[in-house]
Amino acid sequence: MNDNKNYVREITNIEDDFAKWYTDIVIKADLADYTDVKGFMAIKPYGFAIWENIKEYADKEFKKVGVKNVYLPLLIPEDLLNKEKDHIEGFAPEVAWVTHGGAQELENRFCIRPTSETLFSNLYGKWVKSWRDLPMVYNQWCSVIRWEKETKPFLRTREFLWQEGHTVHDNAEEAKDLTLKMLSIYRELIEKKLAIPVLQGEKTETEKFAGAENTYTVETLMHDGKILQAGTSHYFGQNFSRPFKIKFLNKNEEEEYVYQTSWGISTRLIGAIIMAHGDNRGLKLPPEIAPIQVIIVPISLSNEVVTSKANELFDVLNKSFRVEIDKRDNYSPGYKFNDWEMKGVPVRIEIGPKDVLENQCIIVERDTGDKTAIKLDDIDPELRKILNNIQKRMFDACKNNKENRTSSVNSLDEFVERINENQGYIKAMWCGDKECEAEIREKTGAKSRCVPFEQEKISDKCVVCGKKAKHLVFWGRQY
RNA sequence: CGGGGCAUAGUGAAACGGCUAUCACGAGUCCUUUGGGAGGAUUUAUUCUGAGUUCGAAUCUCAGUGCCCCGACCA
Repeated sequence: MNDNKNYVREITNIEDDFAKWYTDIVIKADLADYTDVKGFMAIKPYGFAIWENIKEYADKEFKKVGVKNVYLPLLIPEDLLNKEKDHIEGFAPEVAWVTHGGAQELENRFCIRPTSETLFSNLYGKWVKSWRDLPMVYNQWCSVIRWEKETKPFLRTREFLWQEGHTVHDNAEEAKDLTLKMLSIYRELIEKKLAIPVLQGEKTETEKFAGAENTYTVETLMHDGKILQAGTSHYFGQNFSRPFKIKFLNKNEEEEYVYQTSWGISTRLIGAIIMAHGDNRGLKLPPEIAPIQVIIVPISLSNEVVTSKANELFDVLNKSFRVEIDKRDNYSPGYKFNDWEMKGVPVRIEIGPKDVLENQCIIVERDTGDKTAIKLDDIDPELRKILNNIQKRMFDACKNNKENRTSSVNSLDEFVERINENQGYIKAMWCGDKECEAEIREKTGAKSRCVPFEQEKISDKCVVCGKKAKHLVFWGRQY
């Protein structure tokens, strides 16, 4: 698509300053706004509708595998938070505290949940008695607070919306299976709905969640070559059930500690959509998740034949698509075209006096800019086809980007060279040693993203120390 | 948490210690328009907060607060 460089741009050029481009999109596409409190953003209707679509899909998938929704309190007593040592060490620096009730200072302060492992564990300790009670597969949709220093809308805010699933099981096998099952639901959501290919694998010891036995992750590549963790799923073993004394009587009437998992996705996914798909025209939303899939722009609003035809078209499409009609009379069509492109609406339908005579409308696709005249009688099936194609093309474009920005290296020098070219994923062999991992981080600025499920052997030796390599690891600079 | 920078309308800027704080864009209202960013009329500010210096402060001083960039930490 042409860049139309002559127009006065309202958004920063994506190649000039990606960070600025990103915040421009958030504001100009009307997704969210800043508030008076640093790190706390107001999510506006258009942005929230994206979250609602994600939530609706995920919630349905969760329920298919037996997840039940609950709601737990916002506040966690300090002693509860302190029960699991690794966990508190991981979260302590970014916990917000409630210290007063009205004017009175509280004897025991409360933390505002940064995540609810401890609360769930405490309650599971009460609720679980026998093997007959298990498993308990609970989830809550809520917000959490982490007192971050650097913040950026959707990507890192001090309060964010998410879902956190917490489960208890009577055997390790079942818990491990569920951990991976949830990860695969995340993968399907991100690939099929958000149209972003993922890299899935296991986090290294250094990168795993505070208190977890295993942390699994789905990683996504952004337009600028940086990597964003899009979802995680943890297997806890008995790390929480021991300190929290979550015991049950098994079939042999012996006391046993439960096996636990937790897993989550957040409004960060909206940031992923923006940064994976967006371009110089603005946001680009995959049809499956777009709050508005089709925008109808009638040309010449004073023409009654046109407006009544446009209304008719709206009524037809409204039965099977998320569609809106732009009747603003204080903007020219050209302005509206740019406006809806910036908001990432996948398909625009133009209908004007000429089209009415031909019994047709013009369909414009956001990702390619292609314009096609479609007869009004064929509109429903044609539109369905076009939206499916856009969804597929957007996924393929990201997949190509991922493949082009993944490279294998056999030495640290090569690693540094590649990462400085703004490469996305770097594949390199690793011996499993923490020191080697730390050295890569220090020398390249890249962290291990994960040990991918699909292993391949590009060499026998660790890229740092040259000793026998244990795994192929994907590395990259992260958000 | 270290190092640096900035604070004037919704946004971006201008204004020597001195006249009614100026301009562009945006937004609101009204009229005329509408096939790739329309035109006219009109409206739109406790110059971040508090104190000080001065006949007089957006401008100088001090303190506070907020924001941005660079490192360390992080979903």
